[in-house]
Amino acid sequence: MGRSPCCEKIGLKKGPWTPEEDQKLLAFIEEHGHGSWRALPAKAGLQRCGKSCRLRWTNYLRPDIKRGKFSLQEEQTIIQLHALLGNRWSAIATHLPNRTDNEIKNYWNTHLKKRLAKMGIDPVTHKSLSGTLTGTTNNKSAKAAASLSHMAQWESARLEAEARLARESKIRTATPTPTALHAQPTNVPASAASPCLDVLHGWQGAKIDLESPTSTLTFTGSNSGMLPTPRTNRLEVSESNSVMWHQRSDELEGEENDWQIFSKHQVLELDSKEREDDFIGCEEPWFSGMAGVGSGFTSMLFDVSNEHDASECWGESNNGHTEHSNQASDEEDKNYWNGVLDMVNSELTPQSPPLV
DNA sequence: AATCCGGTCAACCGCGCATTG
DNA sequence: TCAATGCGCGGTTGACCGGAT
Repeated sequence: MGRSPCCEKIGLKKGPWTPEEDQKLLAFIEEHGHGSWRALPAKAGLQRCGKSCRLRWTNYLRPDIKRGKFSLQEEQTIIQLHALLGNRWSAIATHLPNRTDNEIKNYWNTHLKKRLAKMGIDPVTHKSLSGTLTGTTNNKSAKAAASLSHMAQWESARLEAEARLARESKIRTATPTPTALHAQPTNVPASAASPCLDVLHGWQGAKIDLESPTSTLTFTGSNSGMLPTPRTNRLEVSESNSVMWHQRSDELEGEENDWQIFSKHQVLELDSKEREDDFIGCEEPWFSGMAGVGSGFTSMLFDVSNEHDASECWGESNNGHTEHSNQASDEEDKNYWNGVLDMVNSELTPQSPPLV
């Protein structure tokens, strides 16, 4: 089936937007909302296709867009989330408030990717090209990697839930209900709010049965009906405000098949103050910038995967890649993430401005 | 001063998914 | 059930800019 063009291309303008066009688009959306993108250009008096209008709005004109240099914590978040999610820029963007997926993608391709490659880290796999950081011969590190893999699956499932909630919110927007208090209208970018918080609030009131092939989300609440039988891994949000990650024992060799129970506060990064305290004590400028680092899943990542204080790990001397690689292989409880961050840190000197 | 070259980023393109009729 | 439609995502392009030669 041939795909019909998104709009009649003949006579439509392409290329850079003029200030006049921007003004027209901005004025129209402010007054009417975007509604149907396809119909918008005609209504707004623009000789553009709807797709072009949508892109211009979401990537440039949207009032909540944060422009300018990426902060250190934003960079860290991008690196970590990219390692988990790959090139899922929109998913990554939900963890970086007011940044667009396009901006993040560009920044990754022009800055971070090259920087990681320069440091000897494969920007695709996020593993050291020499393999020393991955600790593949290190059982504990392998377990950490396995945990991360499962958490990535969880994140994928969560993103599916976000998408579903966003769709549901379209319906609920007309008749808001208490359980949809945090559902975002579709014309509000997901990045405009705290995504994890909103999503989990939404989850509390809605039974969501995700059909992820590897992970499922279930909700034990008054609204939950038939719960699916867990096939592999499972995340459960209970009425007692606990989030339980159920990991299959056969996928994590040697681990007990038990529930890892995180308080909802952990998951919702409401414990960020504690992390800030961890970093505030560090005098290294780079680390002080890490106060409050991470967002949403990234935050949980640190809480769960780090077996000791992250600042202790990151605050160690940085004398180059080799030493860090050796450290990573020598210390059993240093996981891959600390290794990556360590190496990033080693690229920085107190004299040089942090990154870029 | 002119040209070259690499970096940056806004914008486009094509595809996939969800929805609709 | 299936084709048509709309939207969003990720990859890519190309214009622009600043520094180097």
